[in-house]
Amino acid sequence: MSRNRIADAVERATDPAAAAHLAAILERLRHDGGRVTATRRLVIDAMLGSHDHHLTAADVVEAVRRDEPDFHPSTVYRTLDRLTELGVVDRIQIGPGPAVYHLSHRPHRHLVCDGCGAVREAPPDVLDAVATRLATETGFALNPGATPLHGLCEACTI
Amino acid sequence: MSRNRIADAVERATDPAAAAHLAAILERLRHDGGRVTATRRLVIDAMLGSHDHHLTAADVVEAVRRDEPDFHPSTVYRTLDRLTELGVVDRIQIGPGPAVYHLSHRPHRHLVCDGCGAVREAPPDVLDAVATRLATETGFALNPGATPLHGLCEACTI
DNA sequence: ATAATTGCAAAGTCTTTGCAGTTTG
DNA sequence: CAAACTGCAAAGACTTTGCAATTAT
Repeated sequence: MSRNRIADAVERATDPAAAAHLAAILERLRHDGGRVTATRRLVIDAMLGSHDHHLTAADVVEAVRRDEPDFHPSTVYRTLDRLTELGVVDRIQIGPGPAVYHLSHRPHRHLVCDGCGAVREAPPDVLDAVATRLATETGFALNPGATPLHGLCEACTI
Repeated sequence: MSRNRIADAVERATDPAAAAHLAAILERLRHDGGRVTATRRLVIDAMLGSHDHHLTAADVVEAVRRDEPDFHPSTVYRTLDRLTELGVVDRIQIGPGPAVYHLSHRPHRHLVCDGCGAVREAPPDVLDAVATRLATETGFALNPGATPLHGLCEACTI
């Protein structure tokens, strides 16, 4: 894998804020004994640069392959697992079919349209009252970030 | 498939309330142009009789095979799809791994423990306020029944 | 009779795993 | 250098599909 091509790719696709974020994630990874490889930079970069930040493993593979044609699905799963363990990526299962991954830096909830499959974001506090009620009434500790909200988006309701 | 053995099995496993419920489901199925087969009775009966009413397809296969050893996984998927279309069964994806199915007669919400995998029931109204807020603020029509709530049960929080 | 359902086998989708070679710290 | 990571191939888990034989209405 050519170093220059990777470096170029990361340069090209990364705006300043995202670059700072990428640096923070890599630091966390290194601190945990992980290695910072060109491939991992590309994976994180794909997630930082994606339009909606909610990508399937296949989406990531496709994005990374634009720069690194030999990039393999098994690597994406291993990398995303690692990043999920570190807490910098969240994995959610929005239904049958592939899981979606997103960076966890900006807290938000997920609205999943079961009509068209779209995933939108909701304010981070929508489930706060529910969490409180469940905790007191049933002892269940709700994890709002792991709870995608299912329903129909405005377009699919009509 | 022996008629007598099936009839016996249904008799044996079905209490009066469940029997009434089974009858209602079968009537709905017939009304929709479906056929009432011994196999389908056993599938519904397995769901009526299960301890927590939250079964994976494999659970149903296992239960039905006690009475009908030739029962096939493909049949369970086709049957559960049909019943889900009819609205008498709900399918929820609680994470990676198999979907769980349950009869939809008694409305309730699901608490999924991401620690031990247990699925508990919650009061049907826990998400009502969230639904109202999302509808007015974002136009998103929440479907509470399709929204399993993730977190940790009391035992796994300790 | 005829349309629906079933068993079976095969394939499809998504994900994980084992291993040998390569790269990072 | 040692430990971590990668590509690759193979397998694993869950679900769907095509088809000929059977069954319900």
